[in-house]
Amino acid sequence: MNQIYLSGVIKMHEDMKLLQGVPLFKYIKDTEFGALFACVGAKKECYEKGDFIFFNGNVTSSIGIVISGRVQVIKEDVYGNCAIFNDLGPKSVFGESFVCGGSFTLTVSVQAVEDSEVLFLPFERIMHICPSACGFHNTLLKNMVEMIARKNIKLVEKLEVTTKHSLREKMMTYLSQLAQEQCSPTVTSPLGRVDLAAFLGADRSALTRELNRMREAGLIVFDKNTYTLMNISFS
Amino acid sequence: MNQIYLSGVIKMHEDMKLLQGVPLFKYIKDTEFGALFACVGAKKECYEKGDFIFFNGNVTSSIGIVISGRVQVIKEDVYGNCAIFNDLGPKSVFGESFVCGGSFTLTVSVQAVEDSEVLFLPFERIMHICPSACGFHNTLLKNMVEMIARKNIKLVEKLEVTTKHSLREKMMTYLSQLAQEQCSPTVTSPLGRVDLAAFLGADRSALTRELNRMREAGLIVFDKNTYTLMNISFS
DNA sequence: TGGTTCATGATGCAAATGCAACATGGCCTC
DNA sequence: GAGGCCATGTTGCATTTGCATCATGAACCA
Repeated sequence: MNQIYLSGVIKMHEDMKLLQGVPLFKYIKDTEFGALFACVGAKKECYEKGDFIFFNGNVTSSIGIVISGRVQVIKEDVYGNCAIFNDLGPKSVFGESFVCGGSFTLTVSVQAVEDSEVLFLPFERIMHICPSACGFHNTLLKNMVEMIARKNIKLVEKLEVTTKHSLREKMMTYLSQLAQEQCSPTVTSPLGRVDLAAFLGADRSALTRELNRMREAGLIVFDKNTYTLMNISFS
Repeated sequence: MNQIYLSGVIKMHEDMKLLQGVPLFKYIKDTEFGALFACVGAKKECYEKGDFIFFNGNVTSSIGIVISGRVQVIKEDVYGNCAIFNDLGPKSVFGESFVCGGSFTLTVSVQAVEDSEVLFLPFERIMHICPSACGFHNTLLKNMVEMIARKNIKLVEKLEVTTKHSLREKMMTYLSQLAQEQCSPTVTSPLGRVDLAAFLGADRSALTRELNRMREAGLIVFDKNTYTLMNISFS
């Protein structure tokens, strides 16, 4: 079931509050939201768990904003192996690299891993058409720069994990990053074993095995998806 | 030896033509360059092969632009293993993710792999201080969005390589990407064996061994850093 | 010319890892 | 409650890979 935000007659209701928390809309005033959506238009769509929101090879000129649920940016290769590049919850934005980079053909897929609602914003119009006259135009651009830049740093962090030579190092690097983010040696990963393996670029059973070895070696303790690093201190 | 571009008295000489070819300065008119540099200031520095331009943990509010030479974005871990995240030639920009993302502390290092000249631009002033009044301000922002977005796509491409489960798949994915870029099944990598291994996140000797196996298997032929994919056709 | 440094290639070996197959247990539906 | 689906854990095995080591050859410098 789709819900169209008609130009000029924006119905955002409960979504409004959530959108205000999206970094992309920082400093955009309530009153400007109306003009914004009138300017570019927006469309909300619902997806069921497992649905593909974007598919590798698709063309898009809209960015997606997760309203509720959870989506993953993935890529399947010819052998059916699936790599997870990103795992996104509410208020996250996806697809912006392709729209803003001017290459509208997606090289990845985006899949709902829970029932999800997604708001689509034809951002191409902001990047390439909309006259700078709109008051919020410049603010949006600035926010977009900051957002993509942060995502960039995240991608480099992930690269740091996947370029490690051993599964143990990958896991330790991943956990260290989580520990820094969560400011605690005990961290909870949003990913289960299957997804974690796909995220690290490793075999699931090999991962389980290595986790046990790391526990035996006294490096970590863990239960389900909660891990505690034993070798670092937070003073 | 450093050369300062004094505000209002910009001496760009031969560098001017090169800067015009930098995507970040697309649509910036010759006449605006003067105002641009007066507005933010700029500094050129020279580095010798092996010098560190940025070091992991440094703080910077300037982006770097490679004028000549070649630099690499790397990260060394506690064991001395070095991962190469990016390999940049003239007209490339680096450090922009940290400056634009608002987290000025670098989590990577940047090293000159050849004698190099780098122009530093205090981009923070453009992002966070400079009033939008400057005519080129908005253009710069737009260009920056596009540039970071493209870099983002590149990073995801690299992730696609490093998340593969086997060295053979990594190499095939890497070569396929080069083939697409260069529109030819025969490609030349800018990286030698040592750097290629660091880029793929693998052991150098293991890489050489696997390359030989791939040749024996008829997947590729290669000589030095030029490789030909045997299984794809360009119609 | 001789010596040094460095990238590259080769190889033995132990350890890590992918892969396949099977068991278990939770959760959901009918 | 029965059955099915799916995430997770376990294990054996063959392969891959990292790592250490040595040899070779090119580039560079004294």
